[in-house]
Amino acid sequence: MAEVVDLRSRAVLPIGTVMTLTALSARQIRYYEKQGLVHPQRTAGNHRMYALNDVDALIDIKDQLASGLSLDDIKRLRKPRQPVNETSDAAVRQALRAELLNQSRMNQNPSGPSVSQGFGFRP
Amino acid sequence: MAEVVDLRSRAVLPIGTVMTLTALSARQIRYYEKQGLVHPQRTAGNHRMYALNDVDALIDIKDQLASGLSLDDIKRLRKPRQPVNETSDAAVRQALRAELLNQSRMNQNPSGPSVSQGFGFRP
DNA sequence: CCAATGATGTCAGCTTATCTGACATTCGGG
DNA sequence: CCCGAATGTCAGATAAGCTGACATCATTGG
Repeated sequence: MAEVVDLRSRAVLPIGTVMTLTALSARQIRYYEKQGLVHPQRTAGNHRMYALNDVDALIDIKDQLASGLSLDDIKRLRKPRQPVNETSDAAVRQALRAELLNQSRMNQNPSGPSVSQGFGFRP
Repeated sequence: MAEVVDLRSRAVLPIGTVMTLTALSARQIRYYEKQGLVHPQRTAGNHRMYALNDVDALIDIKDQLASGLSLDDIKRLRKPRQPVNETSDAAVRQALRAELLNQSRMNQNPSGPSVSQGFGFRP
């Protein structure tokens, strides 16, 4: 009984909800959008509306940022145009750097698992 | 990996979204709430926030209303305190009436299947 | 038949949520 | 030291939501 539209891809969440679900600020969410990392729909009144998939994507972005990657890095990882081209060495170094950083500074990262399976977390 | 809180029961949807998801008016949704049939949470700013479970409940209510039941009938069906007590005959007549009505006037009911399935897992 | 009731529409006045754009801040690396 | 990336914050404007009241329209019990 497949639904007409899968709920996971249906834009039903306002930015306020996404803020609490991702623990990101509205500023951050909008900024990531400007960087082309998420593409929320808009209501007739121009308000952003997100799907669960967007929430997952944002959580991934957050994790990747926390692991030391830059938004540009993440952008590239999202679009595997070609596996990696000329400037690969730079990218590799980036990744390595991220790896190292991730190891050494396992800082405060209360961001739970992806919302996908069961949405939230929170006692 | 059960989540602390299942997405299905997490209040993340504003009433506008619920309106489109259920094809009910805000007036109807709020009225059903006043009748004790749904219990949305509230934001700090007093805005209602619904969970997917609420959406399903509302769709059920809509179907039952369309089948001829009254909100009071639906209320009783929700709380099977005791199967049926003193005033059962009245309830029975209600049910019968609903049955008949349901048969005769299979009117317009474009409400798709429950939204339930399709939100919480990935294809 | 008629008044009472249930379900819904609609409007007004108000508060909250979100939007955009601009300026400020912080921090790491060349 | 300066620059750019990422984020905070504030102001002014619009959309979205809230409550309460009055209107409408069937149904139904008397």
